[in-house]
Amino acid sequence: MLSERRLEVLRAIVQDYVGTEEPVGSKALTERHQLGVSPATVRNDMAVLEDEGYIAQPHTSAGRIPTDKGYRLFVDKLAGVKPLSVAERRAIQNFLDGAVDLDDVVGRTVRLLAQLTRQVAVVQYPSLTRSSVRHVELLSLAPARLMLVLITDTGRVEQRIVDCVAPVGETLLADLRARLNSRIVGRRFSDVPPQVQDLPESFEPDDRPAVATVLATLLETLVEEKEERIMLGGAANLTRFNHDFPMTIRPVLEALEEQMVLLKLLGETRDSTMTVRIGHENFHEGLNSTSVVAVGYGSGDEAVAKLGVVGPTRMDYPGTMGAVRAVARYVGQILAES
Amino acid sequence: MLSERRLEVLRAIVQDYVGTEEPVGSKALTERHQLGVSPATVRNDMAVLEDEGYIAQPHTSAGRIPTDKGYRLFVDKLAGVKPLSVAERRAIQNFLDGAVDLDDVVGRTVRLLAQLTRQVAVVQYPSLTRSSVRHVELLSLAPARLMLVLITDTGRVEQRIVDCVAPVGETLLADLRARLNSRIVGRRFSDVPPQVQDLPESFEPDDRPAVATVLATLLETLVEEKEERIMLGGAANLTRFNHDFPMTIRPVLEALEEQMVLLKLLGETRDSTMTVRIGHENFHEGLNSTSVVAVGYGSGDEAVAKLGVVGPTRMDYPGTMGAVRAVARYVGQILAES
DNA sequence: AGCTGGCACTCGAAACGGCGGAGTGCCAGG
DNA sequence: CCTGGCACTCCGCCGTTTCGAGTGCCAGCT
Repeated sequence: MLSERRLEVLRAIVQDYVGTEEPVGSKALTERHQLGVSPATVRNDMAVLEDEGYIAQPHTSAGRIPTDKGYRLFVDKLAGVKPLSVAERRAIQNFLDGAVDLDDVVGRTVRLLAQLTRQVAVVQYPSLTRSSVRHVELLSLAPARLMLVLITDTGRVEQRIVDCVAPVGETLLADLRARLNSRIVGRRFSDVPPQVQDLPESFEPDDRPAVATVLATLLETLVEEKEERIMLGGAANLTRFNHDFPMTIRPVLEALEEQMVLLKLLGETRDSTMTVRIGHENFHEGLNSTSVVAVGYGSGDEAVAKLGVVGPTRMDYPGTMGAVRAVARYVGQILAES
Repeated sequence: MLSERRLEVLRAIVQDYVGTEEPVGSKALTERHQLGVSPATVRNDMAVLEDEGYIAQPHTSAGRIPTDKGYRLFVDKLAGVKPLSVAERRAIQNFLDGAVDLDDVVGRTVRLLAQLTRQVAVVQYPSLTRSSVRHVELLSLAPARLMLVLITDTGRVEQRIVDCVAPVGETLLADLRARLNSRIVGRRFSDVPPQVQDLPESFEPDDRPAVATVLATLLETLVEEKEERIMLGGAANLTRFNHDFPMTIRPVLEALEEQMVLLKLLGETRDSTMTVRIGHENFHEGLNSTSVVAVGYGSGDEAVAKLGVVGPTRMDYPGTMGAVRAVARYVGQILAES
């Protein structure tokens, strides 16, 4: 176990390094923090911290920088979540309140997060699988071609073209629409399949193929995994880490363009607690010198999706965590209202 | 007027510079192209080209690089549009054919363009103002709260929440829905306002406020300019211009994040001819060393939106133009089918 | 007139080397 | 267990040198 002072030294190192972006030495530390001990003592502490793997030196006779393990300890034990100022909270609210639809909410959120944290923001659309059905609409485009529109309680709208083998009459259409809605409106997506399983049988034999086709498309839409959509913003912030990053920025940009990677980044956990993944804890090459702060958000208690930011491991964790958490809360509120 | 050979020299300079990304000198030119003259002659030609402003040297006693004016001449007079190979065309078709809805089409297009040109791709969603109405749907969410869903012939779906002062009955809702649709389905957006202007008057006085509210929201949705949505991809390609770009990449990324800038980038022209904007021809700081190749696309003869790529002025214009044009054609086809 | 070879000149890029200073590890003494 | 002192290391900075690609110009050739 590390002594109280050694922890204090680690905290000071992290703070200074985050601020200056330069390796921090023993002398500078004692000058900028009231540790109450001499540089020499700090040096000894540093040696211990280095042995334990919390800090490292880029090369002999340079200052120390925190390792991933060091940041981990800092986040877990040494730092809290820094609450936002009143002004910031107000700004968030103002900024989000003007949203007209779901796309707009997500778009504003992503810009907001990027500005607030000065990092790359990632916002996942409310997941279909955890939403429930608000309404299903069936439209006739052509005699044998329908459009299926699915509206979720989070305001998300999905549409699909349905091609039937035979023309579908208006009466059948209206009938199907009514019965579908009465069965599944308000249901969670996962509950829909059993509800509609026997639906074709309640129709005339002639109509059953069409009904079955529509149902198939509907179920397909519900489970479609690729529809875990994600919006991303603030990529320009990557360039703020100019001096050593130009090499690093490339793989990061590439990674961020892949939906799958982004989804993994936000985390598989279903709960809405905040997760911080630091450096190599992200199992993706090129993201090894970045950290991810993510949290779930939702209209109720439960998370319907996640949002977060991606930045260098050398980031202001308390501030970032505060911003991410605050934004998630407000977005949840907005969704609950609509 | 420049002699034939001088033009040939300019073409050679552009081609070499695009290939090597390094200033090209007289000796290298004669070695890599059969100009039939000696380096000394080429030097004289270069001096003339420089006087005329087509090329410049970064510093005394270095090779020459084309200026914006030089690229302009190259694009206008010296280079054609390079058609894609059969394999490439096939790849495009395969890639786009799997799209399930409009979002998917646009998403695939943007990835495709980025891969094909190895640059940043920009695709505008089919514009609302040039689309026509396929269907309008009205749903009741709460007694006095409706959802308005607007579906366009290009597959785009817009939804809005409508808050009425008084509850709206199911009968009224069905009535309004039917009358609305019968009046505006198939109409172009610009034709809608006159069609619905007198609609409230045909309802009972009690119902008119609700009808008016719905209409107001509808019209608002139609004209909403901000709804010129845009998707962007391939930002990682920016990093390919490493050696001198790290400073330049920042403002470009920033510019690309602003919808307004992107829209201007694609061009205000309403027609579907291809436009190439080179360097300073883009009136936006930070995009002064980038070029934009854009073209309209649409399901019919007329363009419903634009797409294009953004890259360094030093780009392979013939190849890029070929790719952009080909992709636009295929996207047009896909839209026409759905 | 137009092309060519020759030549002196320019100037950036890369290689070299010396210096300064921040930082370290270690040790002896409080 | 802390502290001041001390010798050592090594990165980063800076001035210098060298190297070579490229230029402009000129005199001569066709």
